[in-house]
Amino acid sequence: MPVTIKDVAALAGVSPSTVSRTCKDHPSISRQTKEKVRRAMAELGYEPNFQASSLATQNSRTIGIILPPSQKEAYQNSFYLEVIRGISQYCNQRQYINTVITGENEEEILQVIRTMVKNGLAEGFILLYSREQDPVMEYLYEEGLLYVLIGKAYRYVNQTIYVDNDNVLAGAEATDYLLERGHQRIAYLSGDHSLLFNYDRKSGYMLSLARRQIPFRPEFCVEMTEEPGRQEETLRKLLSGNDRPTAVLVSDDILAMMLEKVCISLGLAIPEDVSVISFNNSLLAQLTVPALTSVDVHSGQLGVEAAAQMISHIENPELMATKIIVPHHIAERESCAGRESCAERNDGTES
Amino acid sequence: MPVTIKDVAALAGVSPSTVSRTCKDHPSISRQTKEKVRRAMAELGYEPNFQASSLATQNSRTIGIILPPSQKEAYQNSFYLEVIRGISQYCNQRQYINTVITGENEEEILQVIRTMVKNGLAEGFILLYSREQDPVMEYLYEEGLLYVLIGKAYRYVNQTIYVDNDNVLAGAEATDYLLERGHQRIAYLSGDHSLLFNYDRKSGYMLSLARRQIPFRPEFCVEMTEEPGRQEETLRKLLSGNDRPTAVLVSDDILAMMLEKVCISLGLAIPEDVSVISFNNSLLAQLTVPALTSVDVHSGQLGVEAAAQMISHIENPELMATKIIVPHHIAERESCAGRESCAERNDGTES
DNA sequence: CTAAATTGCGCAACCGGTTGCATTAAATAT
DNA sequence: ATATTTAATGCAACCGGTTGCGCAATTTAG
Repeated sequence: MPVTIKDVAALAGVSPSTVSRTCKDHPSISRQTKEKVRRAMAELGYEPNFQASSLATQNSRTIGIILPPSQKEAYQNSFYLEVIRGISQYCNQRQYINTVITGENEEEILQVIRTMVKNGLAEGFILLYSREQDPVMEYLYEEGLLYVLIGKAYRYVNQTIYVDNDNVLAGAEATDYLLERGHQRIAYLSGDHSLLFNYDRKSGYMLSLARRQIPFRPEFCVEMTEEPGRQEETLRKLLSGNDRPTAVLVSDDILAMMLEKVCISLGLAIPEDVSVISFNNSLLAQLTVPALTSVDVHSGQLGVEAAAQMISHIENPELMATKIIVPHHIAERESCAGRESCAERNDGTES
Repeated sequence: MPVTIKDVAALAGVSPSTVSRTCKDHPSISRQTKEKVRRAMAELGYEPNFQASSLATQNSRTIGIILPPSQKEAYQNSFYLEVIRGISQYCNQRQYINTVITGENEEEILQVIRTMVKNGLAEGFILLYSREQDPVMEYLYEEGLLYVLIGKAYRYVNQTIYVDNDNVLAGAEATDYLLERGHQRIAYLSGDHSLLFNYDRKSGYMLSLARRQIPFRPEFCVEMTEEPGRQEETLRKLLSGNDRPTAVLVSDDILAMMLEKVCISLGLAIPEDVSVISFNNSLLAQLTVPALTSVDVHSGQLGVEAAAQMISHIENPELMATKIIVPHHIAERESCAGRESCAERNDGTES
């Protein structure tokens, strides 16, 4: 039923190989013949069969998208959705297939990757996360497979293609933003530092403080690795005492919401008592009260660029491992205030 | 380099066809031969080549996942991520490929679908949304393509496979939940009714009211279709006046957050002045203050079931178009209160 | 005006499984 | 013991493109 290369060949009065070569604009076919063949293709509505060409050329035009391993309900973060949409959009245009890979742990993911590689399914993988000591990335590297990291490489930096924001810069700019508004006691709140963006944003934060010669206070730097139960306690501790931070840089909108929640329970107003700036500029940031000033990392663009890198490396294996930095910008909303109002309130409360 | 069926055949001392038949446990191969072949496969670590078998059998084991058409940043809803994870998980296990399809509008999506079908790429499609008059679904139906709807079918109900919650029941239960707590003036707030789950939840809401003989008040039923600017005004209007609702059933956590925001600006406390119950039980619901009572629709499960239906229909084309109903449950949190406290406050405020 | 170089296209093998049909050996019937 | 089933395996064509190599026709060189 579907129209094959032979049908086109017959109609154009040439051999199948000529049609095939015409498709790829092979130089050894004359202009006139190509025209003729193209007319035939158009007339029949010919589309090359994906499986057949995959088999013959030994490349599957398929990219695996690896989600972070997680239990049932974790990682309900629309960041990943945005990235997937970006990848998908780019792939759809170039006639590439993308397949999402998930698992509850690294072993499950590896299992899937291994069989995909063995039966010649995937040509490369996009890792949607980047963390220290990741067995998945380790495997991809060891096997010499093609992969693109979203986030920064930790090992094999020069042999790894990655797409990232300049999180150090973003962290520094966000901190500057708070400093410019007169804050001095600024805290940094993030998830697991083994996720490298958390670590980088912290570096930016420290850098910014150092530039203004503001001493770094370890107790102001909170890494939320605990089970959900203890998280609230940790935040409470951070925000208590006379000497508490007047502003917090938070590495994710979701965490910022948790922080807001604790602020409310402590009777601290945002931004009057505590200014908050966070990352990702998700829908969340717009919907909280007050709306969050948030660093937009352009997640969709991260996906697009990752897919672009992937495909260009598939098609040009000799290419060097490049690094792509996607810009960011601060979306200003109501969660940050100048230090004056803050000072007033503090004086009032503390005396 | 990779091990093929011929390598296995050679090692086992049989023909390639015997190996092929052994893989599918064909009855006409003797027990002993199968054993022998299986040993050889294990020894060599053989995995059948995906492309080759796709080509020979003319089925691609590939499923398209269609996201709702949307502009750049819309649909930042982790519901879709959850569903994709469910689909992906099931597909990964069965060695199926899933490919995400996105576009800014229906035409873009159709474009992708058309070429996927033409070059024999996708065997079926899972539509992650269901709305009236959807050209995408219309196309799939007209072309006789295999598709599974997440959500309820609007047309071709009996020829359509769909996976859904019982949204009418869920809407009714959620309304009952409010009624049981003494509320009488209950509003319903949702997105576009052309998305059928919004419509169904409304039906449940109306049903529940009717059962208790509470008159349905059209002004309490708000469909948010306006551009973002006017949305706040609409909500303000809903919540103003002596006769305002004391409880709101909201069809999505995101919308509920918008509602919360307006409540705050109007000086209305949740749950004291307004009780809120919403849908999806996303991370949002846990993070708002107060945390939202929300109907969990088990989005991951929706994905798993959709993939299961898809694959079983691919493998058994004669199957009837079944409907799968995934259960829901109400996750109780702090956003709903009994009517007593509500009455008190109202009396205080209104006099 | 013949020999060599070029250009343009087709032949046929190949990618790695799948499957209808023929073939051979063993089992059952006559 | 011979004819007829039945069971188990192999042969070879096929799925739909791809590509090295050869051949013919045309152009350029000698």
